[in-house]
Amino acid sequence: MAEGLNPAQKSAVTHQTGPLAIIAGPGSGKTRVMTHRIAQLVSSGVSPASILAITFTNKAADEMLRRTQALLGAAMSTVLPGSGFLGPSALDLDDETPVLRTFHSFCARLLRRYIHRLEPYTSRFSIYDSADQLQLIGEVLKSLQLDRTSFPPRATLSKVSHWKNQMTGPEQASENSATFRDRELARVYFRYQELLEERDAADFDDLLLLLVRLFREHPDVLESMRSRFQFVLVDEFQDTNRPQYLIAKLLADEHRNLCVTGDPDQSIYSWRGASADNFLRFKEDFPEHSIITLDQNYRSTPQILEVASRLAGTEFGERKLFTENDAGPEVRVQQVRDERKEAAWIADCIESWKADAVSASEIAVLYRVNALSRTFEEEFVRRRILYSVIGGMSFYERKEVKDILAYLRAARSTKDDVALLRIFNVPARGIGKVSIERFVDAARDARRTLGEHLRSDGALDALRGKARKGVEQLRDVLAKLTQTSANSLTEQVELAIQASGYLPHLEKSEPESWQERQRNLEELVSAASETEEILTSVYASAIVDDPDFEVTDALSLFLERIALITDAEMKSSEEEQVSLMTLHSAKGLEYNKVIIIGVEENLIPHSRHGEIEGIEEERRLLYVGVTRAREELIMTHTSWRRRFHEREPRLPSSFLTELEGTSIAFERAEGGGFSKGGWQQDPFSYNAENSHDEEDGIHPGAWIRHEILGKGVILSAQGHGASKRISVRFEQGGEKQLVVAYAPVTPISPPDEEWDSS
DNA sequence: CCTACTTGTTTTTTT
DNA sequence: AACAAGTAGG
Repeated sequence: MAEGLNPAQKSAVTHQTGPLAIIAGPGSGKTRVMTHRIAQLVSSGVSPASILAITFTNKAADEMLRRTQALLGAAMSTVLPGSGFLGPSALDLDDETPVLRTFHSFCARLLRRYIHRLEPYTSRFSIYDSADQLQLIGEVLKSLQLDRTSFPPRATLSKVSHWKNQMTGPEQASENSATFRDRELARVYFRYQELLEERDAADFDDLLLLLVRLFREHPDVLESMRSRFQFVLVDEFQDTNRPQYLIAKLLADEHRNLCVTGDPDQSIYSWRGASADNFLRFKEDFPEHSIITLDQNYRSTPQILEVASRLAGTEFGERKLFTENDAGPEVRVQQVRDERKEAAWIADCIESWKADAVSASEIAVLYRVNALSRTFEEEFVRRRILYSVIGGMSFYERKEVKDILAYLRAARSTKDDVALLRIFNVPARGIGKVSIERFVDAARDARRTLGEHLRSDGALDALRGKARKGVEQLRDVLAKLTQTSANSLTEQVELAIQASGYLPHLEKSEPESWQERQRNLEELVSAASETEEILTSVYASAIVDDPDFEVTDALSLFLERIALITDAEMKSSEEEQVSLMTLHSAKGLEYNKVIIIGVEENLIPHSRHGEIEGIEEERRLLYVGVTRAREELIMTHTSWRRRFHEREPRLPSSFLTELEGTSIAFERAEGGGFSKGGWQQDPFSYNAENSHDEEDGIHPGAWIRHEILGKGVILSAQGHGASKRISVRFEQGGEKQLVVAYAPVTPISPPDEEWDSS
């Protein structure tokens, strides 16, 4: 089981019992070690079912299961191949297979079974996704009469979520709040939580918190989990937050067989409450632990690692990556004019790679924000380059899909008011804002949820005319769906589409896109039938017979998967397509060719980076991106980028400046010189030759001409040489920060004409 | 009281 | 460009 492993890897694999931390740099064979370790445990006689491995994404869970199975061969039951939508991890609940899940899906499954022990939840509880959460926050803001501009729902939600991740309750949040604003936010938090409970709903954060509560308040449940899972492994440990750590600790407290794997240098989720400090906590709570460090990189070329080390070096210089891999092509940094040129240039690259027989599935385009994918999608469609966007707007976030799912949710639970409100007047049935408000008020007076009120006798009293008819209609549709809940899941989905009259509504309200949306609904139906197939397959007994993980019904399983799945695993990975994704979603993946686009100031590092970890987390994020590459790495940045409506001038990322002096090839878009080691020799950097002396005519009060922005006056200057920055007010209007060495600016004599007032 | 149109805001990252 | 909230007609 330990063949082909280096000594450090070998000792991690053969470590039998007791706490173990594996600090694994990028490309050091971490997944290999984890899978070998699981396989090793099994072959030494440990029952697979007593192994719990927690991964960061469903995709990683599936990958790990696949690889473990390859190692164990017949020792484990075979997994239905290509189970697509559900993924193998849905099937991991029999005796022969270790349990491989994300924290969230592990919690969701356990809660489905045990949540009735926690007041006031029931086993039919709903899982609220971020859209649902936002909706709920909106309701809270309204009921507390807080103005949406001073309390932006998104920011409010993230504050609430932050508190929850810190395991700070609403009361405590209020006590700890120093400012009026924070106290108001704590009130929002309080009400938000109250509403969730009223509606029998848990948001993503609650899944974790409720499981902690369950373990603490019901020792018998914890006890049964402890004896069931004798070995606990947690991957990407640097990105676990407090409740997640607690869950792992509670499970492993007694038998001490906790193995955590991660890399503090790749911690990129502090904004979600994650902290590499959990390594410290682990060391304290498990003082008898062993630590194994994996630092030989098997993935990347020395050139790529040079860039990675330089990026990491400024912060954690102590740990260097090394490799015995052969040299590869040089890392390139390409400047282009704007995002369209960027997309075209990269499409060229991809086409020439493909001509060299590079598989498209070995190419990834990474970016800081999802919005950047759009231009590339357009270009790739035009050039017929097959691609798949990972993350971003997922299938289940589409309006039409969410609408139909809302029908199912509202029919299933009389408490899921977010779902009910979503479809109250969709399709339009003459129930306007005022009528809805009346209905909501009446329900509140009757101390019922909207769903309960709708089904009660006096529901229609407050309404007349069209609105009354509409509500009646809605009630009948839902009643129809509820009555037939004995039907198969697929039939329920089909019925929801039918009974709601959704298709005609689509055709009318979406003249542009109704056909595509209709196809999406067809896909939803087939996803439902796929879920069902798996439930009725030979594996059903494995899922249903396991009392700890019993699935109450197909619809619950369906909704759970939909809420927790990322669309990554829906895509057939067999096809040859270029992958597009954010730097965050790229974590844990690797590709032969990696292109990181938009390596620009205010994008990476992002202008709104979190206050807690700040710019260093942005650096680690780029580090993660860079270390995804096996043989070739390209980074691009533009001079202009369109944002919302305007074109904005862009500067190269300050991280690129730090990379000067490495073997990177910096290249300019239009006929520019090709230079090694930096920007200085670039003929387009007008100030290149004299940017190191201060007599360059670039000082406050002086006038400059910018190639694109026109004339402007320098307001202030900071720094020297390559890092000299100026702030300029342009005649065309607007002030801009520029880095002298890179911006196309020339000193000019002050204009004698008057300023144009326009 | 409902619908269609106009106006303002929006994007950081994800389970 | 896409979506929610706000405003005027029916």
